[in-house]
Amino acid sequence: MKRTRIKELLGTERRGVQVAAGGWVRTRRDSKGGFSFVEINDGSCLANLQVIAPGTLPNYEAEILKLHPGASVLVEGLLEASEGGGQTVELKAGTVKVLGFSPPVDYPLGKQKINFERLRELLHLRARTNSFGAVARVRHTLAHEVHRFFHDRGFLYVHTPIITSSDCEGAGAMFQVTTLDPHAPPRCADGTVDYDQDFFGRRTALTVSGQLEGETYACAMGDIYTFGPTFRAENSNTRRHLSEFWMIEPEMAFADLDDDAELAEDFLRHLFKAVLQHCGADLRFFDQRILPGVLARLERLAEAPFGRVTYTEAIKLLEASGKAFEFAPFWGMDMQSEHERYLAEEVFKGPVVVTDYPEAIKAFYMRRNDDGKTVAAMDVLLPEVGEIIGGSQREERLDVLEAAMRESGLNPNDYGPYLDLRRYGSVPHAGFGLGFERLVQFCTGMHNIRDVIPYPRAPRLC
RNA sequence: UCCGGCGUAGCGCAGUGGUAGCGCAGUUGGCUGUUAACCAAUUGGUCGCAGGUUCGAAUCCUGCCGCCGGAGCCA
Repeated sequence: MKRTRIKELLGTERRGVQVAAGGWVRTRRDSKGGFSFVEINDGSCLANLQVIAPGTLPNYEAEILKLHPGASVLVEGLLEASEGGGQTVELKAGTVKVLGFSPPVDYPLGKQKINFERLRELLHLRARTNSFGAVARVRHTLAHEVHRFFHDRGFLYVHTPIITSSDCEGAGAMFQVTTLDPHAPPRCADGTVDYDQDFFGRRTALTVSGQLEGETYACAMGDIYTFGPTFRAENSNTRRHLSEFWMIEPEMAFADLDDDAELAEDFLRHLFKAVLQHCGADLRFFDQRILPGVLARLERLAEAPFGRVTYTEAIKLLEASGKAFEFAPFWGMDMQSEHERYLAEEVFKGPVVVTDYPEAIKAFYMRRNDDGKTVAAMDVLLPEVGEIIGGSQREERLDVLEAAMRESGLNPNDYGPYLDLRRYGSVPHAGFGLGFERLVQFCTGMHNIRDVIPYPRAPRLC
């Protein structure tokens, strides 16, 4: 008999039908009425299925009474209305096949409380907990909706390379990729490592951004996006950073900064609505057990129009606030998270897009504004989390871009393909980057980013 | 990388110079259409590692390792 997922069993109105379910035991409670309650979970939803295992089962004494959390079972029986109060349906077992026992002395995920720090040492088992099961389902839903959003708008999904030889203007320290022997690399005459003899014939590393490659496809296909792993070798140890994370980077040709901000706004609202629609039970769990208020926050932001303000106006608002910031705001500074949160939480009381930052604090490829001081950059700030998206209109004028590169200490000769886009049919274009894990963090209310990716990679953690 | 905190039983924690404790889990028994079940008994510890001070160190000092939080960088 083919098994039915617990999500479907709990959702159906049918009663008295023969079904099969498989899952891992969460708890067992014995009744001296001569039967046991066995709650099983199969990951398809947050809720468990209560199995009634009658004492008349041939393996009741020998096996059922030895079931502990973590054991795997395959149950066939009748789906019936529950006599108890905690659930509407339950499975009255005709057979319970024990696929694998779980010795209670060894199994770390018993019924006792366990914290997230401890679970990070149990990455292979933590998906069996309510919290990480719920995170996995929300993460999946968000990933799926990222693709749906862009596909429905005619954006092309572009797979940019993981291994690269281009250094994206120091978006972060890079992980080197090499097949050379680290103890005895081949040397040039001057003593430096001879990368001509490395696998790719040059020095290579894991990508820190797919943006440059994304731009090349936008300047041929119109509207594109990337969604893939990104690597930063920064020694940053915070609850918001990973060494390996997934980034979403749309890029639009024939688009300016306004188009970019509008896309970012529509994108975030779509994701908030979608996760509310598809992950209701999981979000209620996060609201009750992880971060009270996270559900209402999502509901609010799914409808809220985004505020819009220029950097220059934002600084004036901060200066006029009279608030005692740890760092006093002034024009030209890179805003601190305390400033970003103040703007989103107290001034706009919702998401806000800050545009037109001073060129000195932004990257070389961002388009110079006519005022000679600012660039067409934007950050999307959310209440309580701060920056979630960073983007810009790209500099499409060849001479301006080359000058900006030289000002940043970059050699234009190293960016031939990038400059070719400006030599041959250059077009205004814009895009942004969104860190996927921060999105999952925001939607779930999970405090530490290491708990929203299955296998987190961070300094000294792999 | 900087600042702060923490490291004691399988898990969560108390213990601040004098015989190592509590809760949960586990085990055994009892009870029950139960549901974070409940009641009773019970097993379990080189107090992160290495030095030092002291009659005596989980406790004080030094170093190291690991983890957490905040900051910076960013996404």
